[in-house]
Amino acid sequence: MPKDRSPTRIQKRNRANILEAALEVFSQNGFRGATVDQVATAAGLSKPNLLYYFPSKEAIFTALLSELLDTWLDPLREIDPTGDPMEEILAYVQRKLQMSQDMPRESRLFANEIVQGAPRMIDTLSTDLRALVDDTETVFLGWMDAGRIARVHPRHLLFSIWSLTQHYADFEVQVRTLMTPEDPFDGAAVFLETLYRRMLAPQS
Amino acid sequence: MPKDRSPTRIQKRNRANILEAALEVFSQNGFRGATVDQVATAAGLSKPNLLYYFPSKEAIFTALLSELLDTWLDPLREIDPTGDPMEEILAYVQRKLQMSQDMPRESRLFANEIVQGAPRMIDTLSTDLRALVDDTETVFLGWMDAGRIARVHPRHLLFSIWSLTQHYADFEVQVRTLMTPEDPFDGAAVFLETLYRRMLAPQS
DNA sequence: CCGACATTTGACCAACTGGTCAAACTCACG
DNA sequence: CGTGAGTTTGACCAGTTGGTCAAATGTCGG
Repeated sequence: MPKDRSPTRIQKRNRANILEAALEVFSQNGFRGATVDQVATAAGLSKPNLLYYFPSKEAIFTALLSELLDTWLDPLREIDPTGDPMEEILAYVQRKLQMSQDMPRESRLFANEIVQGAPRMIDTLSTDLRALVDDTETVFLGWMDAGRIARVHPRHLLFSIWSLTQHYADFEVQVRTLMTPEDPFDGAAVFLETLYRRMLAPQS
Repeated sequence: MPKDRSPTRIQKRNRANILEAALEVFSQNGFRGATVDQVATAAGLSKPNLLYYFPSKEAIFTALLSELLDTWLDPLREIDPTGDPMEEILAYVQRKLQMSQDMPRESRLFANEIVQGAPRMIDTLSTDLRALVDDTETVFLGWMDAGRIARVHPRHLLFSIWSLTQHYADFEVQVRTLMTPEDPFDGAAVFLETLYRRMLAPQS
């Protein structure tokens, strides 16, 4: 394992290559389904060489998870409590959908982990994510109290956005199989905008 | 492997035990994450004994998948094209939600498989499921043409139902972590009814 | 209670996998 | 250049895993 001085040129390059390779391999096969050798090969390294940079398979995986989680939650943090409620939510939906399209591997990595009980994420979920969700709930409730969007259960609203947008990445094989030759993402953008406009339109 | 005469009492019992055990184990750990020994133990058998009933791990898994797929798609087949459109769709949503609550292992089994590219289901998806989805699309389009529900993309409508309902099973850990002490399924039933009522209400 | 067939098991194997280690090699820098 | 730290590798190991097999045991109709 490299000393923890300032990383050399080679260290930076290899660490980046490894994490990119790990994303590719882990998102396709899950943690147990992937082998260290696969990651090493995908990163252009030998197995012992890979293990010179990370002490274990587990370490690669957790490093990957924690590096990606921030990026993954960015769209949520971008919601502006002072903006127009409907437009803020619609914009959030589109950002999430765009992420599913551009970063399907990241989406599947998390999906894989959570479906299997999120053994390595449960702590983060119940602290950091929980706090972020609490904040968002407050914002949503404020908007509903002001009558600017319809009153629905704020957490289920948030879950519905995650569910609907990530579905197009996580279940891409199924979606594509059942939609060919049409492109799923084009229709999804329109569909989701309609859905949330109608559900959240202030009730007269 | 037992001869393919009519199965004996013991064969029936053991096959059933094995498939139940396989559902438990595979849905928790995925195909590669599960071991034959785990399945055998969960079924109350020794490993060689298990392999007397199924020729391989792969065979157990595919047997399980094909046995469950029918059950899994039953709620879709129950949609009555001659019924009231809004009520039919709402009832379908509630059936699917109920299945997520009662059969989360089945949901996760499929989720696991599809997230990883559905290598063992792609054929079924592109033939049987495709046909069923085509039929459903026709029914939805008929209802929309008659002006009885709002016009939206019928396939995305179907995907949205799958996505929203199965989310509560597949991502249960996350949902529960972020909702405790509230029970997710109670709120979900209300939320989803509201959502689809508003989205599908005929536009004046 | 016998014989044939069904079921179960312990011992075993080969392939795979995560990880180690000492030796070899490469690179930056004086 | 040369030297010491950083990097890479081949050989190796122990544990796990899917699967086999012959022998032992159980079951059931006659």
